[in-house]
Amino acid sequence: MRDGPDIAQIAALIGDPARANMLTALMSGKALTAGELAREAGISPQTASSHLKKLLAGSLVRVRGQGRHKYYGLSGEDVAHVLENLMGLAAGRGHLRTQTGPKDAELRSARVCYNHLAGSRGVQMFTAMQKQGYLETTEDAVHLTEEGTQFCTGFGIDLEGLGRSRAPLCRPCLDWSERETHLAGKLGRAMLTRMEEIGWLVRIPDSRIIRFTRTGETEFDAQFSA
Amino acid sequence: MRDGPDIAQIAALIGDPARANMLTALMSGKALTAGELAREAGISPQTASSHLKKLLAGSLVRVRGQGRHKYYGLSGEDVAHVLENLMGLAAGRGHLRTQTGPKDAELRSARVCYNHLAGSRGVQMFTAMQKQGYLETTEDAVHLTEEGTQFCTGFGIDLEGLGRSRAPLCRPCLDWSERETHLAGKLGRAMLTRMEEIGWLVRIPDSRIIRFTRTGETEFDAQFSA
DNA sequence: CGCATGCTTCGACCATAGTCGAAACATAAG
DNA sequence: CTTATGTTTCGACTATGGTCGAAGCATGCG
Repeated sequence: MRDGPDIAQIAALIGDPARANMLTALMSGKALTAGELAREAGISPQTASSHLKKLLAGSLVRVRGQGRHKYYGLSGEDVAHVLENLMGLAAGRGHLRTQTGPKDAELRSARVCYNHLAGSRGVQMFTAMQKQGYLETTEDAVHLTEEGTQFCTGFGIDLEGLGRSRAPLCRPCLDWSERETHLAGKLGRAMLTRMEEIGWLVRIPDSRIIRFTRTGETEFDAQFSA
Repeated sequence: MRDGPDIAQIAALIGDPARANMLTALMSGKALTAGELAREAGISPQTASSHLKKLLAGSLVRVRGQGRHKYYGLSGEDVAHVLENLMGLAAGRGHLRTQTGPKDAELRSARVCYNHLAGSRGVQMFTAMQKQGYLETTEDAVHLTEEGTQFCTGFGIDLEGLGRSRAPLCRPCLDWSERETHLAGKLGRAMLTRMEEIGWLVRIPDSRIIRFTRTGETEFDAQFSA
């Protein structure tokens, strides 16, 4: 057959445990240095270097040198999207639930997915914004309505500034734990950043977990009631 | 970190060239025997057997014994979805376009994606059905409208019979060549089957290519004009 | 019942690639 | 310049796993 593009190459790239751990770590959206990634994956810096070289060659990550550090990040949202999908598959098929610790529950509630809000909180926000007429979904694209624009501006988001780059403003992203859609794209990132700014939530270091503050939780629920 | 489900296991499963070829072959939606899959992948039956065992263990495929044959198929639409996504990534990042032969052009025009219509033709149908008010898209789900129900019935599709199983009637599927949505789900499959029945198109054996007939092309364009 | 066909198991072979120690290179700081 | 830190290259080791030949089951056919 030999049809279509070469799936195996990319899948094999993701298929190594060390590399998978690195990519998962990068799902937070934060760029990490080679050394940090090595620690994340539990391997020596030399080995990490070799893995990162391969990920670069496969265009799954992108790198920016800064001083004597090298900051690695996912090369695009499409990569994050595929990773999230793979997690969904793995969650469904993984016969052996490794461990359903407290960390797991927190992850399912609210976590970072390539710099935007995911988990049940993320889905809650998306459906609420849709119900309130802020978002309009057509085919697989999502658009911000007029009311939505006003809302975001009132929420403290500089839509003008976001409009510059040609990356999509809104993008749907399938949540692996909820199996529903949450908001990705530039707006998704901006919303998370803003909510962090105004003290609704904090990111737990060295993990993808997001923890809402007391007031943040009530205000979030008030704003995005289901 | 050790966050979330084990991506690496599943990705590694897809990451072997032989297995990737098998899975790609199964994307046609037709169940294939172990021997056919071995030939698809260009390996011996023994090797294929070992691979299929692993794919089964990972719940990526499902099997049904029939006489001395064993028919293998993808275990679900979610698997097909991930594979299609991976193809999208590979197509975008694959620096070396293996060969852009005539087969490639036909694949991009119309092909089978887990038993439904994909490629530019598939996208054409989806957008047309949407524009005509047959389909309504909300978040990441797709619903058939009242008009759509009438249309499908008139087209010769037994919606009653489809309604039985609990699999979703309509599902959006991101096309790797067009990077737009086309129609998957039970209705997607029924539409393709119906179009084959009434002679609009034929499937090219041993490939995912779909070829429209003379009349099929004109009638399809008339029905689903962009 | 024998024979053919399709699939699987076992065993052995081999290549690929992940791993780290040692050392080189690059950048920053003192 | 010297020293320290972060990253990469090189080389060698090792293990995992893909591969097939030979043999063993299972099913269908004459």
